[in-house]
Amino acid sequence: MPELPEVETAREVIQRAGLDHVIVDVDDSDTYECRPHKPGEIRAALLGRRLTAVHRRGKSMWCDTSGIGESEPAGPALGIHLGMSGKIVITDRQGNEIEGGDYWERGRDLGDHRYTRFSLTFADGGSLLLIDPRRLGRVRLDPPVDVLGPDALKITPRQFRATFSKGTAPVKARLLDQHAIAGIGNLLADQVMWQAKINPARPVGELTSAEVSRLLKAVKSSVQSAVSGGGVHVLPMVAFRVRGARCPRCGAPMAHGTVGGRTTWWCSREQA
DNA sequence: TATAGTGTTATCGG
DNA sequence: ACCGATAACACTAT
Repeated sequence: MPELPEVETAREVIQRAGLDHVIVDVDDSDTYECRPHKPGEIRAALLGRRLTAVHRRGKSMWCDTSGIGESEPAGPALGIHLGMSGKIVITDRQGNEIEGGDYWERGRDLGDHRYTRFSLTFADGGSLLLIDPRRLGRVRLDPPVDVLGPDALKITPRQFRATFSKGTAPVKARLLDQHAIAGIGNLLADQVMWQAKINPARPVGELTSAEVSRLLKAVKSSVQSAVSGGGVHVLPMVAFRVRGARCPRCGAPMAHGTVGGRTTWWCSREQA
């Protein structure tokens, strides 16, 4: 389920198969997924336009849209957030998946479109679907992207240091704060802190300079490897978030509890 | 049947 | 005003 790497995969799906088709229908009738818009608002704004580019910052995506005719002004951006369970699927005119599919469902639910909460239909008969069982995803026009912190893949050492140099929040809470750094979710956060050997509950203001450096290095390498691998499930720590697990580095028992409001696993020895 | 959950945000208290 | 903790959101899986 979506953290930055999965969202990047979804972005690539749209980039490969969702751009440049004229939009001939929009189903925006799901009032939860399309909040704060009323049914029909997004539809009216997009009919006759094309998606021309797709961007991502952290876990948020947005598509630029074309004018309706030649030399008409561009339309609003279409923002998409996958929430906890969303995925993007592109189908052909027969409704068969040509992009998306099981890219993080690992073989399950392929072709199961029961939970489609938003869709675009293109002039060629194909469609873009947002499938989201839990309905915590969001689709909206001109989403406020500026409130997000720097993308985790692009954050500079200077920006990172500023974010992790002061405050009393647990390191984990700060890693999850999308205003501070965008894209890290619960699993990536645990992986990052395990790799950097830092206790998740440490107040950020108490981190040494060396620890902040290790943290930054761990963020970059974890996020990059998860993006390359196609999702957070390729991260080593994910497999050790189970009762009775032992640290794959030192063999000590993995501890778990709640930090920053989320279930957290850490090595009882190296991250004491 | 009860509970946890890979995300975000409004609200409350210090 | 800032900072951090918590509940709520809607639904599925275990």
